[in-house]
Amino acid sequence: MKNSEVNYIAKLRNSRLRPTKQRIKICEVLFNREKTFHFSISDLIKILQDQHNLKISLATVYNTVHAFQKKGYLKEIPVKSSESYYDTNVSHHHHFFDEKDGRLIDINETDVGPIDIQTKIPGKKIKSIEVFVKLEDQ
Amino acid sequence: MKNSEVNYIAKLRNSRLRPTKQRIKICEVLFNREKTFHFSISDLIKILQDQHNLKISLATVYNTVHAFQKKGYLKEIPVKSSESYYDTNVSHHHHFFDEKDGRLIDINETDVGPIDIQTKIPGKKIKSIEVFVKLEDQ
DNA sequence: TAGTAGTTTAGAATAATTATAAACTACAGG
DNA sequence: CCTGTAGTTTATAATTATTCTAAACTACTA
Repeated sequence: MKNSEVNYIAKLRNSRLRPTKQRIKICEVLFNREKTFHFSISDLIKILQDQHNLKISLATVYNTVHAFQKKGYLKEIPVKSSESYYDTNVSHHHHFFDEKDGRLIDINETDVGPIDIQTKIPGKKIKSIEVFVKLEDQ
Repeated sequence: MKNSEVNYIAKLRNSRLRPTKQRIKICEVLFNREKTFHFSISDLIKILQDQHNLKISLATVYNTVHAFQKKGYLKEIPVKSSESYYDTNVSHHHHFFDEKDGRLIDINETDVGPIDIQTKIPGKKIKSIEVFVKLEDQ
């Protein structure tokens, strides 16, 4: 068993999912990467089917991605598009969004200065701050 | 003709829409307010039907809202929910999002300090920066 | 190794949004 | 003020993302 596979099984177990063939393949596609990966469910299914020759059902992919999201192994990105986008980079970070071609680019948290919010909402505190930067051609 | 109606007709004309009965009603619901208004298409249709006794089709509401959005009289908010949310406050501003009850609250631009983004993308410049602040109970 | 609890699957159900085409209407030009 | 036409409304169908379902299958505990 490859080292990476042990890691995938750990991720699955932590997410309360049994390591099945389909789920391990999903992990390979998502987590066996140098760079972070932005994807929609349909992107993921296409890769699984075309590049990995895996016959997999919609429900399996949705269930697995949602379990990873709940556990924090994937992050949902609030872009307004017809479908949801997810990011394998779950560190606290921000996004560029190039509206022209719908491309998403991560911005490291360290590349964004401190953000000062002066408005206060009674009984509530800030859980997280996300910056969403829209780009246009120079 | 009321003063406000003249204003609505101007908005409609600017959006390349003819001022029809249905569209003027939509304007009344959206723009005759003291405070800004966050809504989904289904919120809007419900108000038109229940509070204004207007029989109106889905397509008309979608078309009109999208034309206003394109022209900048409405702003789409990138929250991840099953449906799109729009804001009648089109000034550059930010949002609190209370995940517990799905409530959106505007943050004035003046209540957010300057934001420093150090990452550069070749050939692109920043079009806008939106800050999205998630809230939790204190 | 067998039982069971969790999983996969195809397909159906749901829900938001977009497309369609026929009936209707605002309005420019006479 | 008419009238023709280009734009609009409408009900309905189509599309698309997502969730649900229930039967067949499988990982894993004991």
